[in-house]
Amino acid sequence: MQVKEAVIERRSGVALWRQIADRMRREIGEGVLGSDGRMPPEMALAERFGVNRHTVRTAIAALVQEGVLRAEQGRGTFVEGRKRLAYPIRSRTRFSEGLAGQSRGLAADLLDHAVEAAPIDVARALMLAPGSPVIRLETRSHADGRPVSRARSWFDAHRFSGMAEAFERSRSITASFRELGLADYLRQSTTVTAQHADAGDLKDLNLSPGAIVLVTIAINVDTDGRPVQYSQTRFAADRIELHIPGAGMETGD
Amino acid sequence: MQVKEAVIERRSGVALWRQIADRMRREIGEGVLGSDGRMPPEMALAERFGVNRHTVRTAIAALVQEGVLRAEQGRGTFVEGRKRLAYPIRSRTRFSEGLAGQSRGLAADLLDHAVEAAPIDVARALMLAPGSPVIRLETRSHADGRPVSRARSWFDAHRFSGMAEAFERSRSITASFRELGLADYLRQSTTVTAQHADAGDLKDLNLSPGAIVLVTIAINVDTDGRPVQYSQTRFAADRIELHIPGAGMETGD
DNA sequence: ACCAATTTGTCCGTATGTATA
DNA sequence: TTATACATACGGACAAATTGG
Repeated sequence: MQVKEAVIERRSGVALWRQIADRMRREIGEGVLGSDGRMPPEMALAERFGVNRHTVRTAIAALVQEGVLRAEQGRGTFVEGRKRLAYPIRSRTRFSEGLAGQSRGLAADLLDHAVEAAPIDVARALMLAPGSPVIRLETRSHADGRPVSRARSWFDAHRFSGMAEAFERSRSITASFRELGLADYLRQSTTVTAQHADAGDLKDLNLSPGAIVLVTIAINVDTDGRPVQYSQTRFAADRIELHIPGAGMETGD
Repeated sequence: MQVKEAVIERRSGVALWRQIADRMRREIGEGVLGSDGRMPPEMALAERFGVNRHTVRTAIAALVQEGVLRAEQGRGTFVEGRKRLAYPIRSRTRFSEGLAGQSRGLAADLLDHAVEAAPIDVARALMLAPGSPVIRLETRSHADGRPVSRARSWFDAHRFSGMAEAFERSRSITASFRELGLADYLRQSTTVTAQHADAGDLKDLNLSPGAIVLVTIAINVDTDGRPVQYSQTRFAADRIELHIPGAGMETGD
């Protein structure tokens, strides 16, 4: 293993400037590059990656566009990005509680909502008959003024009618559940995958092409174990990391 | 939200054929494309993605090279890949147990090992003084004959001397721990992030440039709560999904 | 105020790769 | 296969801004 140096591949179908941008973004995240907040000069980077200075400049321009870097004529290029927020996945997973203390300006907004017939995966997760009416909520969450995730959630339309209106008021799933008579709920299962950002991610999460999203598929249940929410959440992978506290310290298994 | 159709972006720094290949690979994994084992004709794909047939052919050729597709002249293009394996993360997380039943031919091999001075993050995780001697193990795991993950693990060199040799014999962390006198251990914490595959991933996991890896950073502890293993594991995101069983059903929190 | 060194910003021209028709 | 258009990558030159003597 032990990779010594950058490997930038030509005619791989990925432009050099994008490979370099991706690599710099990662190394910045790891603290390998710009740990003092300052990037090496363009010429040094060009030499290191074995490319022309212009190619490095294209990569830097992309990262400036993303908000990762900031370039100042005559001074240098500096790291703008902050460190990743830790999103805890636990028995009582609550969005705002999880990120509280790590960031200011937590906010959520409702992008879209509708009542529809439950698709097969939604019906199975919520233990409803396929085609039963369900409420679909499309929400987006911000931290520090930047979008961090977008979620698509489904609820039994009979049990939780008024969910969309409640969310619009409270901007919180937990508060909406409480308003509709559900005081507590638990995370039953979470599945994590990773994908390239799709067109919706680019738009709603303000990502650049080639960015990565962490996708969680979760089922929440009430205290009787009945499913109350099925959701697919897409996190910007460069702004969020998922943290799973060890069950080992909580339970004897 | 509700993204209707594939959006292939021009001048994004990623060649169209690669965007199409990445998208087809993902949709095949999701069952959206080729769920019956058969791909639509090239002309249909070209129309769907809004590109020339030649561009689709370049994408298909790349996936054939990867082993995802198989093209037969005059008959069509067929899916070779299989569906994503679920890797459970729980109190007693064990690699081979977790994937048992989902795949045949589970195997692990030792890529490299060394005794070194503990870097700061390793020392903190293992609760050792920085610079203390630790054993570093670089391992790789296969399922169904394909590599699915590579891991870099550290162990206290004093407590677990002989770890590398034990692993080389047993090809199992659990068995090696047992051999060295540790009968049981628990997962204390797991952090999940996602990144683009680096040069080592491309080589060891046989990925193509632009592919995504799920990265887990985990700490295992013995039954007294003392850290015994710190590891960074990189999973091929198109072959593995992480599954977190709900603590909600196991504990009252 | 001036100068030299450093670093980013902009412009030119040219060659190659990618995608279409 | 051929032709065309555009994106990508390179090399060089010089301007503009900043820093420190």
